[in-house]
Amino acid sequence: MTLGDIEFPTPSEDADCRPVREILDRIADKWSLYIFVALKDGPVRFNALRRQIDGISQRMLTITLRQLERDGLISRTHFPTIPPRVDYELTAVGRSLLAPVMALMTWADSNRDVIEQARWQYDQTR
Amino acid sequence: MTLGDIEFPTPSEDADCRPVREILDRIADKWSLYIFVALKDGPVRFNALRRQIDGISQRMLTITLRQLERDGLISRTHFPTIPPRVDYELTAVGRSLLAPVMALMTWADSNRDVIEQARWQYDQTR
DNA sequence: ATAGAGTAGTATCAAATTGTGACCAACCCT
DNA sequence: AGGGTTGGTCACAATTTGATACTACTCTAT
Repeated sequence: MTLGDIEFPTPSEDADCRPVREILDRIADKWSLYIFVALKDGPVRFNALRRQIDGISQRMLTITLRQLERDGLISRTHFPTIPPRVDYELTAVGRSLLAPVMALMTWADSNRDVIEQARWQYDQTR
Repeated sequence: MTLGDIEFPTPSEDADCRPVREILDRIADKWSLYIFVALKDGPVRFNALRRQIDGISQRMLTITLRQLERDGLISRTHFPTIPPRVDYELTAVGRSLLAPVMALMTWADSNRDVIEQARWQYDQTR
């Protein structure tokens, strides 16, 4: 068997790609993946997410959470206490996305040396 | 078994996350995933990619291809003919990333109705 | 009593990223 | 000779993201 023969699970061939694009553009943006991973073990509060996801601004965290909520991937629970408390949690649909997302994370983790070296080699030849 | 008990493949718990972030930020940008999918069946020429990936600009295609090449995920082959011909192709490492990427695509494809509906519902309540 | 920190945001403006259209050189076809 | 193809690059405009400050309220420490 050559590498070219490997079969991958594919979406139906002639599917209209636009809706898929709209979904992927949400998942594959700068922050969504990290929010996903941060929520994998259960509900997390807003500022806890902010501390956990290094480098995210309050603004982008709010915006990205709203979009994920709109897509039904996470749920937002507001407790009207003082100080306010807002929990974010993966929905059932969101959890079903966790498997492919974690597969991607795992790939990235186990291939970082290879990529690091490829970058170094590329930069040598300019 | 409750949903909370599902175990996902995880990168080593205390791994330094920065290199993983650098890799994911490349994969999870606006165009890389689509380039990946476009190359899944074999080498494709520059302008063929441009036609296949709807909405990408020549500039972003060039930039993204260079970055993927730097990471060793795709290879670039230049044929000095007239008119010039440049083939882009997944490397072995690139192909190993294809499985998780296609899993993501497949998820997006099979969940688009659910997400479409969630969006509609969210927009109703504003 | 008062200063400081924490809560979950919003508003405003600057900085970075991405898109747009023009341009290139070398050829082929009519 | 004019128009089309190839794979780019360049300058500039539009969009997206980031940084900083601000909100209103409470609890804790000085």
